[in-house]
This record gives sequence, C-alpha cells and structure tokens, in this order.
Amino acid sequence: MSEISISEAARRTSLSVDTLRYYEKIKLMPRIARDPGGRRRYDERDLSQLRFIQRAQRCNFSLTEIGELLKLRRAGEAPRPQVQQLTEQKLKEIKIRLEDLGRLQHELELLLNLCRGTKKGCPIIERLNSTE
Amino acid sequence: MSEISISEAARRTSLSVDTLRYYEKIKLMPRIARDPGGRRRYDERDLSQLRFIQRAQRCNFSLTEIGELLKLRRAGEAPRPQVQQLTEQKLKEIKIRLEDLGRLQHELELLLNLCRGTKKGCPIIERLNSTE
DNA sequence: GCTTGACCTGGAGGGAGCTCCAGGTCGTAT
DNA sequence: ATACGACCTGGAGCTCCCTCCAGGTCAAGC
Repeated sequence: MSEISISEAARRTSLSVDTLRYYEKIKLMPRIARDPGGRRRYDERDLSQLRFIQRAQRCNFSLTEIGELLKLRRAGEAPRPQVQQLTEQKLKEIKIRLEDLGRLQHELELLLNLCRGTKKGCPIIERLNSTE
Repeated sequence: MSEISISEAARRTSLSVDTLRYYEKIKLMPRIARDPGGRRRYDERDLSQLRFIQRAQRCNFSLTEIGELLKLRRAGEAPRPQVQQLTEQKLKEIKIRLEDLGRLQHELELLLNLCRGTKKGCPIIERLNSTE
C-alpha cells in the first residue's frame, strides 16, 4: 500500500510530527491507522486532508473553523441546509479577505512604485498617510 | 480640531480601548497625543494607521510584520533598497495568499453547488476527498 | 465638595496553536 | 543481546495577541 510513517507525512506536508500528533489529539484529524507496533500509518486521504487544512489555515481559518469545513467536506452526501449556510458564510468571509488583500496589494504596489521612481516628497505618500 | 477620545476611536475602528492602548504599549502605534489631563486624543492620521493595521491583520500579517509595513509607509520619502526588498517580499506573500484563497473559494463553491443540486453519491465528493 | 464615569498605568491572565519534554516501546543493524 | 533511532503518550511550556484587573487620576454634574 501507499501508507507512510509520520515522519514521511511530515516531510510531504511540511508540517512537524508534533503538529501531526497535535491535530489528532485535538480531533482535527481522525484517529490515524496504526501498524501492529502502534505506529501511525498515513494514507493518501490523510495527506489530502492535511493539505486542505493547510490551505484553509493560510486563509485565516481557525482550526475550529477548519474542523467544520472538514465536516462539510466529508458530509457531502448529506447536504443539510445548515451545512450549506455555513459554507456560504465562509465564502462571504473569503470574499472579504480577497478584497482586503487586493487593497493591501494595491497600497504596497503604490508604495513600491514610489520608492522606485522618486527622489523625495511625493503627494501619493501624503495620501497614503492621511486618507482612509 | 477633529481629535477624539480613545472610546470614540475604539468605536470608529471597532477595536477595543484595551487593544488601542496595547498597540501603543508595544509601539505598533506611536505615542498618541494627550490632552492637558493626560488622556489620549486620536487624530485622522492615527485612525488611518489603525485601519491600515486592521486590513493588514485580516491578511495574516503579524503585528511585528505590520510594524515593518508601517515603517515603509512612513518612510516613503526615504526609499532605501532594503525597504523596497521588504515590500516586494510582502507582495509575494500576498500573491500566494490570494492564490490560496482562490483555490479554497473554488473548492467550497464546488461543494456548495454539489449540496444544492444533488441527492447523494456524487463523484465530485470523491474527488474532493481523495485528490490533491 | 462629592460622586460618577471615563480615563490612566503596570502587570497578570487567557485562548489558540503549536513545541518540547520525560519516560517508555518497537524494530532494525551490529 | 544490545544499542540506536524513530516512534508512542500525557502533560508542561511557549509565543502571539489580546483582555482583564487593581489602584489611582481627572472632569463634569449635582
């Protein structure tokens, strides 16, 4: 099979073995399968879920929220309205973050252009410093 | 003038007065002007900076990083190369986060459409659960 | 002049998300 | 048989970012 040790799983996800154990401890991950000696064996599904967690986390979701997202992910065949609602709300949050990021990107690009092209005393800086 | 009390500043930024004092304590914000009685008086510049902090924070920047961004923001007239480099790096990080968010958005939209239109047993779920 | 409430300071407390440690087990290599 | 390293568990410790507290000051209303 394609089952791998915890250290290999850590390597492939760039998480630490401590973090992997921690995710299991707080039940963000399900109980990972063990070999006869009691060591964890991660399969492709586990890795996929870990990568989902990482993506969601980079997008500011808390581990608690990610737990909910994972429930959605798993509960696909049981499309309850409450589950839909949660997803919709998360999507709204994502959109807001996308907008924030866009704004921040714009501000920094402005600043960078300024830094590149100017000697001193540019009106844009004043705008950055004093406007909403 | 348009100088306002800490509680008013808190109201306008949706931060708590404790957080406002905390930002000053850790020098993320400059020392805020005081009235003769020693109370803080926030002006438009302060509010602008606070909103910048909030935007950056929603985009996953740590307060330490935001401190650096604010230094850039202030140091506009002194475009040192090291300062440029930092901005460029932050922009790269922002782009990665934008991509992550886009991916996550896509995944959740997929899931949502699925939830809306299906009875049970959809191949997309399998894909979500077992693919990269 | 006294009360009330918003404000001040320094410092302790708290939740999230790890990270580390002690003390023990398993399996391979010598 | 033993030594070694990767693994196990439960629990303590740490950083970040607040949040709360105690004890005190200031300004306005009664």
